[in-house]
Amino acid sequence: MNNEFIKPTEAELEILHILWQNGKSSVRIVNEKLCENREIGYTTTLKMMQMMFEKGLLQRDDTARTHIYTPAMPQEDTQKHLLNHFVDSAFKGSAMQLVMQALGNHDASKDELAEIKALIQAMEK
Amino acid sequence: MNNEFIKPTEAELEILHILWQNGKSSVRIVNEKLCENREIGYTTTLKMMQMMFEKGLLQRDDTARTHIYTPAMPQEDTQKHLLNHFVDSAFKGSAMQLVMQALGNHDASKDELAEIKALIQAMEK
DNA sequence: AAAAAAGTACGATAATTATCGTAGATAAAT
DNA sequence: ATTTATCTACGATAATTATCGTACTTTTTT
Repeated sequence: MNNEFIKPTEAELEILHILWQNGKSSVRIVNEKLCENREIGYTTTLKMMQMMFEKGLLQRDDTARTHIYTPAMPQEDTQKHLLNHFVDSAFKGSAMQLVMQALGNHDASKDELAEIKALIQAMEK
Repeated sequence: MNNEFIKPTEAELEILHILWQNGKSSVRIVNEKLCENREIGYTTTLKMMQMMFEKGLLQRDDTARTHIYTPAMPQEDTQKHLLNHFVDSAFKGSAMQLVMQALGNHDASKDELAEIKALIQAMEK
């Protein structure tokens, strides 16, 4: 089994977010989205995505000249792994402490609070 | 104002956790704690802590030959900053999505659930 | 058909991180 | 009083990351 989770860097995560949101894309498309936030050269994005492919973070279809990339893992799975890692390193494994910090420091809508309450109710059983 | 938050690396965070838990400590003490988990040379720890001092992550008392280090920032403040950063980079700013992932993937005790419920009730007003 | 644009591949570089060895000073042990 | 242990300071190195330029190949435009 090849079960190893490869932790994307922050720059890689930006690219993953773009791909999760936009679906399969070429380097050019990704680069354009990235450039909405900050200046970044085309070849920089190209190189990043090539490295991500080699690491196994992305898959690609290279039948056409313009290669088309997709995330190798669904967003939720990646976020789950990242979260586990973060809980361990920043909160020493105490997920509930993290939950409370997050609840305390960020605003939540009525709907969100309701959803969380429902989740807690389900957990209590 | 010098308000800039310096994000500790994972290795640095390990050292911070030791200092938060044990209070002011010398390099030797920290190194011994680190060695409980993995092998790490004394001078490695020394160098790390010196760099952390220069970055402003640690303060130190160097009046005696053996310098004594303390975290420059309380644990909660650091965790809060790290959490904000993490929410942005991994969850695109959606803290509530993170909360639900964390609730879903980690077990919670009755007490913890009660505490979270209380917090939510307070937020609803 | 020539020029311009779009694409990939392949280094090269600078910055950061984690790691440790050696040198030199001071304190402790014999 | 020597030897041994404990410290700090100071490079040095290898690995990783982010960034880009250049070269070379196809397509598209003109």
